[in-house]
Amino acid sequence: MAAAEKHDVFQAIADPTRRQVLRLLSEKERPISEIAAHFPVSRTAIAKHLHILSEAELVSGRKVGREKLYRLQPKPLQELQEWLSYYERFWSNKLSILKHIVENEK
Amino acid sequence: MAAAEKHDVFQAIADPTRRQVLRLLSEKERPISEIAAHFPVSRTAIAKHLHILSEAELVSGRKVGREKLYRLQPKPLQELQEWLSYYERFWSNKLSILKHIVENEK
DNA sequence: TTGACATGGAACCAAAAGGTGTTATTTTAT
DNA sequence: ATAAAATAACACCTTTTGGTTCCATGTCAA
Repeated sequence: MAAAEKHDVFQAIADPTRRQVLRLLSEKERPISEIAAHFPVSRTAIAKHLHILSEAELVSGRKVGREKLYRLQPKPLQELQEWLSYYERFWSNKLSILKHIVENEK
Repeated sequence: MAAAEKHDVFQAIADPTRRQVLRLLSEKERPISEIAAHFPVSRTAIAKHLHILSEAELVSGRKVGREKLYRLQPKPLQELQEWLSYYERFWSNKLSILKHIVENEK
């Protein structure tokens, strides 16, 4: 699995399991086993997903005793929002949609 | 390459080349060769990217003569925005951030 | 009608993704 | 001191990704 280059936010959220992991961590900090219990796959598989999320800096983990508690780190999602904001003009405002059509047809 | 299941928006935007293709198409309709000219990869590679974007319904193509013109189809990006809107509470409002911290610590 | 242009599609390839199971390592509780 | 719990770290496997090259098909223009 270990990627040559670090994963970014776009890659991190591409996988449905990882999106669900983010949801779980948005509620509260959780250890890896507790997360894995929500999925039909092995704990090892979830550990790898957490590693990818961690590379994208979407989660951080702190060790407490023998557990490692993972926590959501939402900042990188703002990058996604910025990327998306460019495209908002295509639906958020009827006038800008019309403008775009006129641009294309001329 | 043809995937077993259709690609969704999240997978479609995971690749930087595909994101750049979307940008190009956001300016105007373009034929495949014109798109490919912007990238260091082959036209065939771009054709595959367009196929994936097409599965995610982020682009549509219409044939005009011997050309096929691709156009941005922004609707699926709204699904992404909805997904993202859930996480906005983690940064958009200082009060809700504090609330979240308090929730976690109690 | 015969090239030249534009796209489509098959066959192939290396590497990455996503998964498994097994074996350490660390830490807590008895 | 030792067993159980939680996680880390391998080694391995299969499918998907992202790319290539080569060949086929359709279309326009001379």
